[in-house]
Amino acid sequence: MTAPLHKAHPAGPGRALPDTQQGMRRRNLARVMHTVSAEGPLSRAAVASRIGLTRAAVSTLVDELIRCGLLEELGPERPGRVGRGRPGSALAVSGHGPAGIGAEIGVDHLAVCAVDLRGEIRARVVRQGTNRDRSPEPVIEELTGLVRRVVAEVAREGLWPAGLAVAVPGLVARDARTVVRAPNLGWHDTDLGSLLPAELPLTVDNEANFGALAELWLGEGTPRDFVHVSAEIGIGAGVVVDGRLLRGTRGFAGELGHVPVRPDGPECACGGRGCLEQYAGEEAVLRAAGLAPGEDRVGLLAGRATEGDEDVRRALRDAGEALGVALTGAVNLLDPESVVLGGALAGLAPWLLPSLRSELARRTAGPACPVSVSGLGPEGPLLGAAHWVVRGVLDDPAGVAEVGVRG
Amino acid sequence: MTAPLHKAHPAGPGRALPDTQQGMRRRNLARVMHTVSAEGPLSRAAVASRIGLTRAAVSTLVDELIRCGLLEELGPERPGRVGRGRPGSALAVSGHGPAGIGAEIGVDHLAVCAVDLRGEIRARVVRQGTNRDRSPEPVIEELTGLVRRVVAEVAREGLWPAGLAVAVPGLVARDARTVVRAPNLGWHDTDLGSLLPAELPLTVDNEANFGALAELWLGEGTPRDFVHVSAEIGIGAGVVVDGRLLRGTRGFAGELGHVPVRPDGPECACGGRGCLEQYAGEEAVLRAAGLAPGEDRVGLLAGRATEGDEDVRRALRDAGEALGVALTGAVNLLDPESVVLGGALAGLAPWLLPSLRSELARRTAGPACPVSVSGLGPEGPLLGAAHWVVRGVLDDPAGVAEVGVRG
DNA sequence: ACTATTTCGTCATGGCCGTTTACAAATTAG
DNA sequence: CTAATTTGTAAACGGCCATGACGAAATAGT
Repeated sequence: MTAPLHKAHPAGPGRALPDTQQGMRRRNLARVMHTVSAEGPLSRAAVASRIGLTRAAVSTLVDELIRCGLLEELGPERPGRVGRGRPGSALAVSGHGPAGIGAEIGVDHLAVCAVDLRGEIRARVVRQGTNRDRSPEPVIEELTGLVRRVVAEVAREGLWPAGLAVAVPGLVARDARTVVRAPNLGWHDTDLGSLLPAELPLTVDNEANFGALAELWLGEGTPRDFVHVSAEIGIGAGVVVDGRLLRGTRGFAGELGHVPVRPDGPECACGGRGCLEQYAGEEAVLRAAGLAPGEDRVGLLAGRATEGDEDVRRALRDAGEALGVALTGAVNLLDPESVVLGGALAGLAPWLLPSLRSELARRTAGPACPVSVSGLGPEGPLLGAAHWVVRGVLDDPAGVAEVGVRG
Repeated sequence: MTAPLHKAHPAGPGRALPDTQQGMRRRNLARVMHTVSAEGPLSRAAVASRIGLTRAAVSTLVDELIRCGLLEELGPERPGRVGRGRPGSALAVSGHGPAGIGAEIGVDHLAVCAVDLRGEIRARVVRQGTNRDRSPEPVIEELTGLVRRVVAEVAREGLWPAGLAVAVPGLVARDARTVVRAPNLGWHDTDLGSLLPAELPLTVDNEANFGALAELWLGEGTPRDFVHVSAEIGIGAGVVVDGRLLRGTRGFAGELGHVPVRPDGPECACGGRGCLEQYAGEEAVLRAAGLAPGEDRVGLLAGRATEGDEDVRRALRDAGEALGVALTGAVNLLDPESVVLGGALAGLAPWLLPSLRSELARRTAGPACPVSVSGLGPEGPLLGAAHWVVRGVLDDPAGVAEVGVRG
């Protein structure tokens, strides 16, 4: 009798961890870090009023964070003090503590960078050259070399790596280690965790996802609910809901490229017909524009379009229209605050946007969802990866401090 | 210098509330309630081991919950004790404390029910009769009468109402009070909060959303990531991500009915062309089947299909195909663990499913997303609404106890 | 039947953590 | 130069969970 009528729901209220006093302290440490990180140099009193704790409590939290090297005292707060009382002592996130290492495996390049807690890029290495159809081992080996170089470089400035995040052009399993399918690299079911050095906590994710996160964290005026569309070769989207990335059960969410645009359209490699990629994918656009694939395909398209090449412009207009149809579906389903075009699409936006926007507006009752262009350029995914690690530190300073005190 | 390089993110780590000891206590009270609710009668020791606190701590939490009338002691735990030691005292959620009042404004009926913390339906009233194009005031007045009757009925059993949740067939703003657009009722921008009695905390939401929540909370084997598709007159979907309902910026998420299926298809009231509703909406299906709209349209379709009416079967097959196309888009975007057909679609599933499934499978690389049929019947949204209130109590027992001690 | 063992619920104690209260230090307004 | 204001810290306080011990209630083994 009185059998379980409500099903268990693991998420429950708050987190699944026992809500003990230590957990409380950890969360408050995180709140201090986030506040200082987000709102620049701040006095203890300012932090206290922002997070709703007392000055006394914040004092002890700050002391602990300073001892761990995550926060720094800049000295008496000079700038813009208007009030009358004693000036506070400015606190800032440390520029000599942990660093996030971001890496990107592109079809045509490898890149690694290091970002400190302040969000500053402290080192960056890029190696040009195609990785198409190279087997994973040599690529990862090369990447490992670049990572070591970057780590060594920032170590000279007193930074130590808190983790490594790798952006790949393909689907990544929810374990955040295994590349399930990366068509343009020719990789499938590859466990990068076993190939990369185990010293650093590793996160692997789709480049579209990291691009979306970069937009969320670094974009100007980006809301907490948006769809970030990017294209390298395929078309991927990062869906951000309430400030959190939507991953899906298997980690495959955001596959905008295979949303059906015309159910009876041309066949697609995915098995479907008339997928968005058949209209707005790089290959399809090049073909429609009468161009051959080669190096710097996006630059080529942009160049020709600027020169006034009608074939290219028409191809891009049609691609924008197809994007508009697919995004209408996405907008109806998700009701985001905006759609952001990033990656290669950002560079082609001038020719894509008009048809995309009009298609979206035409199909929407009421005000259409605004479409904007990312200002982050092609480095979005790389920055997103590095910042992923940084966010991890901000989200649980106590966790890394354990490891990092003697880093 | 050192300007805010990271943007503020209000969600931050955990909630925005200050993480004080009182908050910790409140969350632990909630954890106890959830655990007992989800896993039936449990001893204090069993609860303690499940939520990771000590027996002593749980004892005090339980005492407090019993004093508030939210938990009941059933006496020595008899059933299935296998171990050797002293038997525990079984705890169960109270059947005499707060109750959730759920209401549904359908096109053809009004319904109100009361559900206790155990999930048991303790009272229910239904009034048949169309509400199409009736103005809001008399409808809400009638609904208020039904609510009062239900509240009075359960009050005789010692239950007091903890809140009221109303399911409506239309779009609801994020304030959870205002019906922005309900085409089948002819309502727009109607603030139900000002029409309903203010005594009870009110939540208004789309019936598709409440249907999805009912599926999440009550469905057998329903995962934490799924898309729940339902149709009354329009086609709506409730998207559940990680056990949480996706609402969208304006609260309009899940508008599956206006996902484009054929970009050049027939015009739709939304301004678009070839929306799903033009192929799988009730009106469209009836027309395709050569039937006139009237009472119990779903029953009519199901009856004719069972009898073997080829026109009706074809119409449903085509509708299933269109649903398959639209859902392919949704599945690619969201990567849910499953798709669940509810509401009117559940009754028509035998004829919709084959074409829907094959379309979805054909367009998917790898294993297709499984499609199942809800077992909740047409009462899903009503139950979801009532349980919404119940969940609110479980999520913050301290909050309602303040109000309810002398309820 | 009796004892040893196991498990449950509770109580007293202790430690952790944010709050409250008080105060010295540092700056501005007049 | 004084009054007012604000900051940061220290001491006392109170709430909350952990720890450890204990009596109670059942079972297993002899």
